[in-house]
Amino acid sequence: MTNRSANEIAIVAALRQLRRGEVVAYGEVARRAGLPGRARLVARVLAHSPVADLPWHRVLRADGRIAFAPGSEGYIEQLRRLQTENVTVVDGRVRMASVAGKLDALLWASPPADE
DNA sequence: ACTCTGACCAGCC
DNA sequence: GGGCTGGCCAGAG
Repeated sequence: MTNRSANEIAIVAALRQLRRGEVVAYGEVARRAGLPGRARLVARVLAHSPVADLPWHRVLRADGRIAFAPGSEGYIEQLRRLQTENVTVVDGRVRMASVAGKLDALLWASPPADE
């Protein structure tokens, strides 16, 4: 097999592990996929992966900001999806550290149906 | 083969 | 918090 497809498969697998309300950085997805340091590859996969049902909106930059340019289509869509999952987004950014704390609320809240 | 360009990141200042 | 730098690697021209 080619490295390319192997990497993509690993990344897609890691992405599919993301549950509703769980947000991670590109770099973390890469690490989970066994590809430390390949954050950019994750971005590429999200951008053009043939797999349609990837939770791309749960992936943020390392600083918790949405990767898209503020106001852009993707930005707005991602923001909307995150809010749908009860993820707090302030000024285009998610407080990664407080996400864990939010798990409590998420567990007690009545979330929309999940996969 | 080479240069540019990224839905990026960590380290430094 | 913000700006720079170097590193990363796969497409596109």
